[in-house]
Amino acid sequence: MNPISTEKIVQPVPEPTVRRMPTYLNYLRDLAKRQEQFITAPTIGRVLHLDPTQVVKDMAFTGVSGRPRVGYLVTELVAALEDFLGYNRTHEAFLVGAGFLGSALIQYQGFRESGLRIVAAFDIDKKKVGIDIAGVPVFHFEKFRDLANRLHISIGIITAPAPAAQQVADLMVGWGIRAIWNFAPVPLVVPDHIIVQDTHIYANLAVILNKLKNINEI
Amino acid sequence: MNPISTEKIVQPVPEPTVRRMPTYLNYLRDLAKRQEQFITAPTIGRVLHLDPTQVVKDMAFTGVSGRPRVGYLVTELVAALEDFLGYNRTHEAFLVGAGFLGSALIQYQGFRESGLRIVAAFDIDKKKVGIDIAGVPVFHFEKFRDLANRLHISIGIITAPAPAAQQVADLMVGWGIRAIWNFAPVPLVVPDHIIVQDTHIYANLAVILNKLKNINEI
DNA sequence: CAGTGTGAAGTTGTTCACAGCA
DNA sequence: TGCTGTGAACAACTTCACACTG
Repeated sequence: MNPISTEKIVQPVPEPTVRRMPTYLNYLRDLAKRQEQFITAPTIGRVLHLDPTQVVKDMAFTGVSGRPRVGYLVTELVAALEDFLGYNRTHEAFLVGAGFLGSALIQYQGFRESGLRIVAAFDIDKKKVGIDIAGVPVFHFEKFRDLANRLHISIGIITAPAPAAQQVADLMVGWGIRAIWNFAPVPLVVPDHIIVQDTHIYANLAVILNKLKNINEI
Repeated sequence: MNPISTEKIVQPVPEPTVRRMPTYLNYLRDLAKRQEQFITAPTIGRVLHLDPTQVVKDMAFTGVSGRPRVGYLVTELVAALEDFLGYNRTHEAFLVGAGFLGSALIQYQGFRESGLRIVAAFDIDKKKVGIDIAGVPVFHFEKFRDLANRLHISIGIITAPAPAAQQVADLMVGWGIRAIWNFAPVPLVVPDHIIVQDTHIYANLAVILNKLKNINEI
């Protein structure tokens, strides 16, 4: 290793760790609200059903270190997690497909406190165009070009029907979006540098039904 | 191993495999609609961005076997996957919390073709009680006891706000529900025999924001 | 040969074991 | 003693290598 380099080696954070971070933050904010000063990894583990060592290792990624016998300072962890998750920056997003799921996402309170701001929604359905959903304007899909061009949006959310999803993704890529949050149940083909996060509600349902079946068979 | 036993040894299907199953089914139904007869694992892999061996191993869990050089029979795979996922049986569910997310889930077309039937919704908000969402009646939460008692529902969906989630879960457990699909961002405490599937929208957002951050830092 | 099927190797994430500390 | 922190053992899943088949 180069001893002259002062760069901190940022080894990638394991994805499961990243996925647990919001849960930690949620719980820790609760503790902060209740004026708790310190929290230990075993306690977090008990509440969130996680192995204590897991919690310790996850916390290490935030850069916060704890005190033996005492635990971690709650406020310090909250701040570190908010920074880690980017909740103190604002991430602007466009949403395409203002159907039930799209509307639900727009109206979802929680996003506001997590730094995600849905700036505008788009749809091809003329009935939806022109209305506001929780203060977010719905434009006709054709406007997407103009607006995406002018504003500099980094996240595109696809809640359009499956057959339209690829087309929407192409447009998003063309207009400089850097990450796509895809709720349509189809795999998207995009250039390598585009981040795609698929969120398939079906996958979770499948897990439930499968477990139910297994229990019935025993 | 006991040679007298005729029971088939059902080794548990890895969860990642279960999660991929709906995606396979989706794609295969598409092929069936387009009258395709055969499909090979490498092709599936190319379309769904999966390793061909992965696909082969996943398909093995459905019980279907393919022909070398030819692939799998599409209709056979579709049927096997529908059976595997329990899409041909009907699973009835109660949903508690008829807010934006709850309404979106109720109105989500896709569930109907996946064997999930949301039979009734419950809310404490008097404004929501009495209305129908896509044909699903919304009752006051107090009715939950009566109805859950009479009908024999196996799945409970929690789309209630976080502070109410545990209380809702307790009620569901008390009235004999066997699996809980939890959308509230809190860990539920339930007896061991209850299946809990947490679906935290935040986790997916966290992954996106984290990847965006990493790219910015490079 | 281009596919299926499967045991072995590799990789990633989790759990264990224990040193260090107050 | 009960915590943090970390290297080692373990488990789960994925990818590789290759025998087998029409």
